[in-house]
Amino acid sequence: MLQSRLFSHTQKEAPKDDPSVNARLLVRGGFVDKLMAGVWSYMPLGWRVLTRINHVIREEMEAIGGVELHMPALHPREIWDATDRWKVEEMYKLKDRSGRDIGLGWTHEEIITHIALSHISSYRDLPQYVFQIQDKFRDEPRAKSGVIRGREFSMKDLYSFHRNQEDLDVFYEKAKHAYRRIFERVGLTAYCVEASGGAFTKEFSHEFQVLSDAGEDVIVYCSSCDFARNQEVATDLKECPHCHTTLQTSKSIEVGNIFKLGTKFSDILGLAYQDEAGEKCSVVMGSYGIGPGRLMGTIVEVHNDSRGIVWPVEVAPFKVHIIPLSEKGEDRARLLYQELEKKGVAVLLDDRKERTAGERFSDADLIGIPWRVVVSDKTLAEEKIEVKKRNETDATLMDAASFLKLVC
RNA sequence: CGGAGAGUAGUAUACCGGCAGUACACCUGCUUUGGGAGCAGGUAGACCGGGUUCGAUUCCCGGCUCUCCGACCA
Repeated sequence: MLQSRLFSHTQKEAPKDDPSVNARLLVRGGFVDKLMAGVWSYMPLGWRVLTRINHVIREEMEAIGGVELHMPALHPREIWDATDRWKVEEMYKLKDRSGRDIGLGWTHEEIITHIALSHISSYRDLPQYVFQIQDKFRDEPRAKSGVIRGREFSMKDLYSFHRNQEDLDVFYEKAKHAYRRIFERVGLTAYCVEASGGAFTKEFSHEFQVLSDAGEDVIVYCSSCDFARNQEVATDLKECPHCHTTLQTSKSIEVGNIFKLGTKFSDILGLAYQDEAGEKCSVVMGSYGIGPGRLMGTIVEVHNDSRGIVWPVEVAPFKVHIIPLSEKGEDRARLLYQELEKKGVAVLLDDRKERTAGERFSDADLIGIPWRVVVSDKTLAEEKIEVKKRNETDATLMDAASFLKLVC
């Protein structure tokens, strides 16, 4: 893509109305734009990142059998009355022109269970795993920390339907591993943390937490094994119950959570199936969430330096950023740009007119694309291009063919 | 929802009870071209409502918005 087509501009100064690291860098780089507290637009650059994150999530959900669907955000009151959750304060409530009560979706257990009523009736229909990536609306008392805690935010929610608890338990472990892979692929070290199971179960649920001062949670975790627990449910726990190492404490960002719903929703809403013997049984459910927008904010919180964002390759908006520094350089840069596009490499060409080298470099550092290629009279004199990785300080001169081999 | 702070141009800021200034960005021209370059010219601004006052962006009151701390957070 041509940088002149990006729509957004970079900013030298961060707006003072949001001091979090992710907001400062994402706004300055032109990735996002704040409309009101907790409500963000994703500009072309930011949307590309979100799309890449969603791609990783889709792959991993599909790898464990998940099938994507899409549910509405506009919900009739009746469906929430059934579970007595219309009273939940986080739900945005409005009336349509006929005076009917409408809620904006802040989660979809009720909706998916309602849908399942007409599609699941036999043991032959089970198990099922469906997910969506969709915007949720929550009337948070206080939005904060840039894109990390919003009032409208994207969420991947997967719901699983099972014959019995054992089947849920097996899938739950699979989902846990899929989550681990997702966070690893997007460049995050996430602890799988034991947390309150809430009203639905006596068991722990699991949250995926990334250590960061920008987080709102506090976890205790073990530095020698993978034990971790939310401080809310870790009262007086001083040493690891597995290996007796002294536990560490840290603030952290909750980037995902999974929990076993059991038969709570199916019992209330009457979701049952008949088994081989014709016996009616409650469907056992699980629910699995990840916030892709929050993930993006968390990646920025973790991967940045004094110059800007340092995107992990898997979620970077582009893989290569080409910067020409002269007219001749621009001609050569365009050729390289075309070669890379032809090979399917996501590439951004700084085609902006009359920019100084310093300005281009600063913007490149801010935007944080993994590979930076400079084409100038200096490099052309040696028939080379200059290649530098965003997370390294030294640049290398090489010929274009070697670079193509490196990134394709 | 409790407590605190802040609202001046696209962004960051200054001053002031009496013509609102600067930097960056943006536009024009010239120069410059390996780390936000220079010169000249230009476009663009006081959150809303009320009060005090000859006069309010400035002082007072109310509202709205944003941020922070707390509460909340399937």
